[in-house]
Amino acid sequence: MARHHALPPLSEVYQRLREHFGHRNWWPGETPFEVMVGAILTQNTAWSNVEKAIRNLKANNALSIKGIREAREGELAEWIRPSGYFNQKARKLKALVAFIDETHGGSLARMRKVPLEELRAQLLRVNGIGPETADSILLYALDKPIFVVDAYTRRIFTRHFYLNGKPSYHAIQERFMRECPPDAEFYNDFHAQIVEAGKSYCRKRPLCAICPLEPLPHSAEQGA
DNA sequence: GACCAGGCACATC
DNA sequence: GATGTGCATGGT
Repeated sequence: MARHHALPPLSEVYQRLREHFGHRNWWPGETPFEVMVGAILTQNTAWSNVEKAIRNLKANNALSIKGIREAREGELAEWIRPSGYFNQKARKLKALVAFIDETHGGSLARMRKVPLEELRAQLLRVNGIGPETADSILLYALDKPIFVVDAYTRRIFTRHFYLNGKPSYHAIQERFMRECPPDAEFYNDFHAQIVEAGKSYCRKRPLCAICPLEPLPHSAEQGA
C-alpha cells in the first residue's frame, strides 16, 4: 500500500517525539568506557538484563579498561551472565580492550582523536562489533556525529512508510544523515526518542495509541 | 511454556 | 549479496 500524500520531514518527526517524551540526551552509563561495555552487552538483549551484568562488573571492580584487561575470560563470563550470550560477550569485551590497547595505547583520549570514518572502520574490524555497536560507541561514548540504526528505527519507520522493503543498515543510516544536520547532540537525542517510542510500540499491532507519530490505518510491514 | 529483547559471526547457497 | 543458525538470560 502506498501513501498518497507527502510524509513530514524527519526533523518534524523528531519534534513530535520530543514534545511527547521530553529531552532524553541519553545512554545509561557513567563513563565513556561504561557506555562501550553497555553497547556490547545490550546486543539483542533487554537493558534490564544488562543492568544486572553492569552491577556485577562494578562489584568486582572490573568495569574499566584495566579491570577487563586483568580479568580472566571465564570469570568475566560469570559476572556478565545475566546479560545473556555471556561466553561470546566475555570474548567481545576482551577484544574491545585489546583493540583499545593495541591500536590506541589504552587511551580513550587518543582513540577519540581519530577521525570518524577511520575509527569506524577500525571498530568494525573488532570481533563482536558490528555496525550498530560501532555507531553506538562512536555517538554515545565518543560524541561523534553518526546516526545509530537499530531494530526500533527499522520497525517504526517502516510502519510509518519512511522505509520500503528491507533496506540495509547503511541505506537507513544514509537516509537519516542526508536529511538531518551532522550534529552529535541531535543524533543522540533523536535515537533516544526512537528507542523510547519503540519500547511503547506493541510489536504485533500496527500502531499504539501512545505512539506520538501520525496514526496509520494499517501496517506497512511485510511488503505492504 | 512460548515469545521476545537497542546484534553479530560464521556457514552455505 | 541474501539467507539461515547458534549464542543465553530474564521478563511478559
